Amino acid sequence: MNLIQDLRWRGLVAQSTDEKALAEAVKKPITLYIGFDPTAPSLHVGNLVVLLVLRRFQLAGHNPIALVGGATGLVGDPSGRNDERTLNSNDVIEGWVKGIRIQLSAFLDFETRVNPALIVNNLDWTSPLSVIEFLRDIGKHFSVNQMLAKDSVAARLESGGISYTEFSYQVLQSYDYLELFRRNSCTLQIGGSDQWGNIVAGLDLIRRVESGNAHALTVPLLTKSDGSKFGKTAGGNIWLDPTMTSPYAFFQFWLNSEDKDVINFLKVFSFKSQEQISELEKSHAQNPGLRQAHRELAREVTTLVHGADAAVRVESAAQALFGQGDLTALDEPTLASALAELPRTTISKNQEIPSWVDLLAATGVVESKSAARRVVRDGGAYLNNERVTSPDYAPSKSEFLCGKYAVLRKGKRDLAAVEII
RNA sequence: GGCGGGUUGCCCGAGCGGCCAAUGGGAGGGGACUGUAAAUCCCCCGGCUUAUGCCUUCGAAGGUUCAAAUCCUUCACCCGCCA
Repeated sequence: MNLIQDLRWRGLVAQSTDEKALAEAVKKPITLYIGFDPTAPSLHVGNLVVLLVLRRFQLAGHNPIALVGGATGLVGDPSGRNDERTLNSNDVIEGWVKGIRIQLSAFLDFETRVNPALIVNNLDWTSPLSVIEFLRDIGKHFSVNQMLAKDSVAARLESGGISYTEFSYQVLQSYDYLELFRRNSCTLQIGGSDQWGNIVAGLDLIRRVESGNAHALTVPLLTKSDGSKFGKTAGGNIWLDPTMTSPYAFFQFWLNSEDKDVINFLKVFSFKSQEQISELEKSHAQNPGLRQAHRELAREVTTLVHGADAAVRVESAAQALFGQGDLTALDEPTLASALAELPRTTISKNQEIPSWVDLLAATGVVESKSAARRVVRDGGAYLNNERVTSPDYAPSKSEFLCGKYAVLRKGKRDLAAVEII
């Protein structure tokens, strides 16, 4: 089975230019790229879909380039949005570029002799360009008629309108592709399916300027079985940055996948073989309650993103704290290391112990004390797995495990820790 | 530049002087049932030292009024048509 077939099996192919030609081309090592615009301080699980495709290509012997959009991020991609982006300052974008660069590098191999990965920033070739050069050398090859016809632009003309800035985005992205075609003989660009228009515009440019032939491949927008957006939860996005989404929360995110999604997620996010995945599918069908597939998924993705140590830590933390009615049975080291993974708050030894409501609010698990009170009133409040019923309830010192820890729980699975120091 | 329409809570969207912290839907939270799943049903959903209490919200700033999301003025932004 070749790479393209495997991608297809994993549901990772939305559109491509001439698939036969592409399948033929990837028989030999090619150079390909994917762009990531800095739209936030960190990448999120949505970006992971495409990023892992890049990794799959590298594992198959191809030369991957990850492009950070230091330039395009300043302009803003209209694709998939129905309103204009607010521009961020150069400093902010620059900071994001740095962070994202580091994140990207964790998924690629730079050491290998044969096909080392490359990270580039499109600001490097865009910023030296003068306006006149841009308009004459690049702009001349674009027809406004065609630009207007792109989905991303057409949709915006329908809804909120579009600025000249964002309208120009496709030209910049096309130029990136041309530049990488020239510099690195890059002949394949991959992106999310909303990137099709931008990528194809690049192919046109390459054909016009260099009479070159290159390929495009897009990956479907990942949705959950109910059609809702993947990767969004109550707390917002699931980020790869451990300070923005803790490894514990990250692991839980995958573990809590819906049954209907889990096999699909394994195909998209894991590097397990088809045989391994169909084994898991079988075991899941036999005993869904065991959630074998969920566990494997959570383990693998957490390991990939946060490392093996973190993955083991957060899984055993969950094991120690979950379900087990009796937390007092845990020994101190186990308890301490499990709690270390949770959102937490500390109180001082001499201080009077605040109420459950105040403690929970202090951990940041709820947005306000009112919200915490509501949880108590609705019966979703727990201290060390015992339900808290009074809104004014304040734990006593004797209730602290090992004399210093308390586990707060909101609802079924939202845990937080309190430590006396 | 002219004329017209718009800006409401996380999102969509009602309200058009008092009964408005503001209808409804979605998202979200809690409970029951379960498997840290889904579906279903019930409850909640601005904040505060929980209060027939106070505070802050309906683009921004002023004004009219006993009383304004609702009326007036100015400003900002968005949309449409015309130039």
